[in-house]
Amino acid sequence: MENHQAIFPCSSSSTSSASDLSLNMVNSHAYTEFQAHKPNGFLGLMANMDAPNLRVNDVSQGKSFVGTETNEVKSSSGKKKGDTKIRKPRYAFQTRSQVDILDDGYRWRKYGQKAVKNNKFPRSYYRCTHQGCNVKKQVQRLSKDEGVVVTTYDGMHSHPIEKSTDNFEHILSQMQIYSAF
DNA sequence: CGAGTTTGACCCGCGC
DNA sequence: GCGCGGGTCAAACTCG
Repeated sequence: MENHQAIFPCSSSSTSSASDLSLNMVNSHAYTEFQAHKPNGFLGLMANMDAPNLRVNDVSQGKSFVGTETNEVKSSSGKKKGDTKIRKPRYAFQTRSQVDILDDGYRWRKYGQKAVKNNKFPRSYYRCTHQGCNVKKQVQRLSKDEGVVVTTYDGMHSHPIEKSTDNFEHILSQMQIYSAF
């Protein structure tokens, strides 16, 4: 195992309590790095994001667009069409980790898995099981560096973390220590 | 038995 | 219009 630590280069504020954390990010044994503009690699994922510079603070402010999800397209077979397309906010970050599943304190249910092009690893699709919470995430391992897991969050949680987060809070305190650098 | 996973089918958008 | 790739559904299955 390599790094049992999480490093957030740009987190200066927005470290409050665990249940108030709007981004779910930490894994117990993960080295997390936010990549705003990599010269190569998974730019495709990052291209989904509005902000050219992805930072922790951006994410924490992301709560403001939770309301845009009212236009969630969903029907039993096929999507609604015609209505204004509203793209939900998506945030992706890399995590160096042995495990794909980052235990961020929320409960996720897997609803799909697809093989992706140019990647020998499949992409997994998860949905938050909280009632009324439509947050989704995609987890994908980089084929060029299989130690790196890319997690893409789709939407923001509007409810507190569901699990008991003893371990999580411990990690969070670690984060705060590291973010002091 | 309930909650979560697996997996093939289906749908849709987009490029050619 | 067609094919491809990405995203989602849902029935069957597994596990605690």
